[in-house]
Amino acid sequence: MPREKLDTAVRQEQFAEAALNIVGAYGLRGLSLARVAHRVGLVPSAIYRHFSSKDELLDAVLDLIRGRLMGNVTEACTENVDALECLRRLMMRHARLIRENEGIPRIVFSEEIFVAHPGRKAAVYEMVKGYLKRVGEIVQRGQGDGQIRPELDPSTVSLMFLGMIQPAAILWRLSDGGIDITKHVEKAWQIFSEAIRAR
Amino acid sequence: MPREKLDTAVRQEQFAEAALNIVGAYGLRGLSLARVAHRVGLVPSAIYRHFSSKDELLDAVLDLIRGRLMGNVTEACTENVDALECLRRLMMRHARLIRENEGIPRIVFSEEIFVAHPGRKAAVYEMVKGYLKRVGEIVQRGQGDGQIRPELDPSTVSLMFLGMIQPAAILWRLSDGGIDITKHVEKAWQIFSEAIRAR
DNA sequence: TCTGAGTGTGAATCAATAGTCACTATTATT
DNA sequence: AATAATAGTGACTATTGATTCACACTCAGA
Repeated sequence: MPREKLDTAVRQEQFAEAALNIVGAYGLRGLSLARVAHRVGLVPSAIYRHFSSKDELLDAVLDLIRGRLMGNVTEACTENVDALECLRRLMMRHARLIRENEGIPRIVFSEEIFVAHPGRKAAVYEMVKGYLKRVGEIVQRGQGDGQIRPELDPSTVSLMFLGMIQPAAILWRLSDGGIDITKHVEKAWQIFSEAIRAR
Repeated sequence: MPREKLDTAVRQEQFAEAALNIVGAYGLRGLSLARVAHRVGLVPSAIYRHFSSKDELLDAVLDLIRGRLMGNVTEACTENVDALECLRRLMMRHARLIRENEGIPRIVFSEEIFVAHPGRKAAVYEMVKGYLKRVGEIVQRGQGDGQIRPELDPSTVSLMFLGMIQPAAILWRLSDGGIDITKHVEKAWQIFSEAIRAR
């Protein structure tokens, strides 16, 4: 028989994962501890054995998101490929990540979770800045290689990089999967990569 | 002395406007009828004289948003300017609109309001599609004039147009106004307009 | 096998909030 | 001024959801 009592570390991850999925399915409004607990197969009060409050659970969800975002950057850039190819891979990974975890953009963009929580707002800001910084570094590498136009501001380019994916993701969710996010992103990549490629 | 009792039409607009501002300040989570009523200077139950439910109030907020988005397109394209200039103006107006109404992106993106509300989700989808369609028409006009590269898909271009503004707006809100959204948008415009301009 | 720390439960509490209703106040019309 | 229609009020209800707590169970180590 499977263990019925699990370690705090395991439970914390289960709860955080469940919470992220619930936000994806029902929005932050629908994120009740009862639902989270139920999805894990436990009772609401059990959550308090592993988190001291709902806020702490939310912090764990943010950690989960941060890990996945940053993991994507690392994975996209292995197998020493050139900077543009690296950006293209990251774009595809990013699109897939938010396709499979609708909760991520909802949490990062909705801001519900930081009103009256300046610390957490700063944490999310740092997370996004950190991601953009990594993208900017790839751009700089491309500029050093002479592959990307050197006169472009890396931070502008990295924000535009996100802009290639984000509106498509929103439209995709609004349309209940009716539009093809991958197709859009590939077409946008044509225009974007041509715009930043050194000539 | 000012009138103390106002017509339903006036109150409906006041409540919708108040709701939009509250969402901007406190998020959808913080949108309680008590707060809305208080901001208008009335008592919560007074809202039910003008709306039959909170849902109906939300619909009014969506109408407000739709009107402002579409109004921007119209205003940006008066004084018969060429297509690219028209897009640039719209971009600046759009950036200003969401700078001054943080509630707009929060409502359109958060999706809290449509879970279990397929009708409203469809309405928001139509609204966004309608906006993108207008942008796409400007692009087509530019292609007809030979000002914009004819081989580009207008719908891809219009989504990328939104992508120029949206991530910047998010970062701006996350940073509490710490980054200069106008400056970013202008730099992005350099790259974007050059990428779509016919050569 | 015994035991204690850690994990899960269910009932109860407390606060926030949407919505109802009977009543009051204001305004437009006559 | 009288009246009817409409707008506003305050007390109340019902629900939902976070959090607490006393109790019960499980498992690893002695």
